[in-house]
Amino acid sequence: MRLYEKNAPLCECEELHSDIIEKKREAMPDENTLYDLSDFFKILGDSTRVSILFAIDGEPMCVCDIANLLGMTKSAVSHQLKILRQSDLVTYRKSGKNVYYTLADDHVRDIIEKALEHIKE
Amino acid sequence: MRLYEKNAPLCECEELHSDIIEKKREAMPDENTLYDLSDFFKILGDSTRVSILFAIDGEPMCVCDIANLLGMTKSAVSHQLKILRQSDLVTYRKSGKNVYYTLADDHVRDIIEKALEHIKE
DNA sequence: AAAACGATTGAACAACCGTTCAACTATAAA
DNA sequence: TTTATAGTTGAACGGTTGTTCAATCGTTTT
Repeated sequence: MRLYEKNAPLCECEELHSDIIEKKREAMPDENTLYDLSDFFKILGDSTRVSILFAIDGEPMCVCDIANLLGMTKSAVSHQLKILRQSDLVTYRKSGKNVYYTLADDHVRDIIEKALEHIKE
Repeated sequence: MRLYEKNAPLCECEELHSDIIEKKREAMPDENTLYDLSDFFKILGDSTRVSILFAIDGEPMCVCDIANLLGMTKSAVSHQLKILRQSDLVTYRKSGKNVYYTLADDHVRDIIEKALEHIKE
């Protein structure tokens, strides 16, 4: 998808506010930034993944325990953990046959906290 | 989907850490909260919608100008604006044939700002 | 070495979602 | 009132995505 390009095909409107559009265009973030941003939110836009993040906050949990806590199969949980791993939102530590996951850093917790405040209004 | 229910079907694992699971279960947020939270992030999990939010930040913009700025059709923009309206993330004001949209409040801006910090690492 | 178990993976299927297209509404101009 | 323009809407299409299922990997235990 092309985002706010200067030579993008114009819509058929006639009364355009070109000055405003130009001002806005300069204020817009880099195109890749917008993709990174929405990709990040996309990760959090799934109740299973958000649940996992809450579950492994603080004390680490192994895949099996997460699956039990959430009432899901290990496979489904593992698939989501892979996505969270690839986004660097979680870290893991192997211990025998188990793999223990926990939050990668506090940034995510902060963002979720802010979003929770927004929701409760 | 059933989320972390007490009598949810267990996975086939044998060595369960029941005490940890119970402790975690009590710390988990309400099930509806998790859905609201992921639904909120789902809204932000689309580059078009995030772009629109950046565009209408500060000075309001009409649908046609947004469409031109983003290089999209009015229809596509309007569809996304409807979703943003339904989520109370934007407000609008009619003026003649135009409809001017802007951010509903500063909460969203804060959350996006925090997410931007997280990404730039 | 073989069996058992926790975890991962890939394919497949269904459900979801964003854009397009065409039709429609509403406001303004002629 | 007729015409033009900004915006909205519903259906449809194609792409994406989450779960299931079966197979596999890695570690531990016997």
